[in-house]
Amino acid sequence: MTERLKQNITRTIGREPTDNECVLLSEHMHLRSFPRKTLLAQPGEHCRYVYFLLEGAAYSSMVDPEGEPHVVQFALENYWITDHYSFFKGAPGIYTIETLEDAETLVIDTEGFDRVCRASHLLEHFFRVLITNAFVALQYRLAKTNTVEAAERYLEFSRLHPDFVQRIPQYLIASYLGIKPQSLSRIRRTLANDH
Amino acid sequence: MTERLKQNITRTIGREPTDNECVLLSEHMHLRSFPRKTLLAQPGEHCRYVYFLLEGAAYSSMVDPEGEPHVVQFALENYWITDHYSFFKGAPGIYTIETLEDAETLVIDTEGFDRVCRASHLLEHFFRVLITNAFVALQYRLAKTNTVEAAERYLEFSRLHPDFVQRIPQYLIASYLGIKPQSLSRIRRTLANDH
DNA sequence: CGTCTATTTGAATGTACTCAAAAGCGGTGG
DNA sequence: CCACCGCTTTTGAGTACATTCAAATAGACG
Repeated sequence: MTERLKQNITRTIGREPTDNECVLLSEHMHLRSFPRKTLLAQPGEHCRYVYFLLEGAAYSSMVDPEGEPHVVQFALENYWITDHYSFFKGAPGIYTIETLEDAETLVIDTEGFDRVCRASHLLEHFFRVLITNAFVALQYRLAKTNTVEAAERYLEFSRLHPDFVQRIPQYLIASYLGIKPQSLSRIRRTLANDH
Repeated sequence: MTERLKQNITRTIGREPTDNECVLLSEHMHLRSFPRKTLLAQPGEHCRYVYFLLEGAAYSSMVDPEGEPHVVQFALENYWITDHYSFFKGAPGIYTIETLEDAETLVIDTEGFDRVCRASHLLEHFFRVLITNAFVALQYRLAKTNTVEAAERYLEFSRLHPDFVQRIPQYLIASYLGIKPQSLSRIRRTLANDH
């Protein structure tokens, strides 16, 4: 198993996986590389995979009735990404996932995921903590969306995720923040003017 | 253990807990009743409990810098509610949780929760699925917040949660939808006029 | 170097907000 | 049983932030 993944587990649950668990995971996770701009999931299609990013960048988005995409999540190295709705409900996908850079990933499919969780209490625990952390962060993000203005949301975002700001195009960050690229451009201008 | 909770588990993971697991849970969950308008959690105070509602209603909210509360979650019968941030990170709370009606709950504290999860793989699985479902729903809600207008969000909300509309005051529903009570009132008026 | 995409800028518009106040509703006590 | 009080909902008028539409500029890629 890749060192990156092992570290991800250790950091998340504060405990190292045993050799047995590492073997179990490696048996169900497969190394896959994708070039830039590859679609990893599409609305309407059942998303059978969860991706762990070893290298590169990707994002998931939802397309609104007017055809406008809205960013749900960004993923860089050490991030997990999937269409959670489709993957966990077994329903047709509702999100698009696309690589932003050439990406190297570890992939696990539904069956593998279920088997791993059933076979290892520790790994099920890991995934519980992982999704709990994601839930907490998402709840916070939603609260902020409703509470503070776009300018402040952008400031907090760039404080929290300077790496995202470096590597992700502005119009996707705007979408993530729930505003239009024009608005983000204006916000950045006024922020720059005020130093 | 209460039948309600057992059913909640069975429905969530599609499998009945064994008698052992029921005993384990009952040993760590305690029946507690609260009158209407009781605070179950407060910002700044470590939230040590997760509440499972047997009867009654409650909601969690975040207070913004201007002192305005913003609803994070509603809970009726069979719902779980806590300050996830405080409970899982062990940090001071960021949300307020308040009962809206006299409530009967099953309560579990951090230590109990950790013990139950460590002792029973099935129950850890249950809580993983539970939080995963919550995550999926929250992601969907956030996507909608950024995609569709308030009127449509309200329509979808009342379609999805007619029971909420019945039992929860309008100004809290407005807050949940990310708008002001005045705005929701106007939205309802125009919706009523257009039948 | 040319094309395609992303970002910036301007002007007009709209959705939801603020401020303000009236009306409605529910509970309590005289 | 009614009057009063507090809280919720409704309504009105003016405002603000972000949007839309439109176009120019800048940047990236082949």
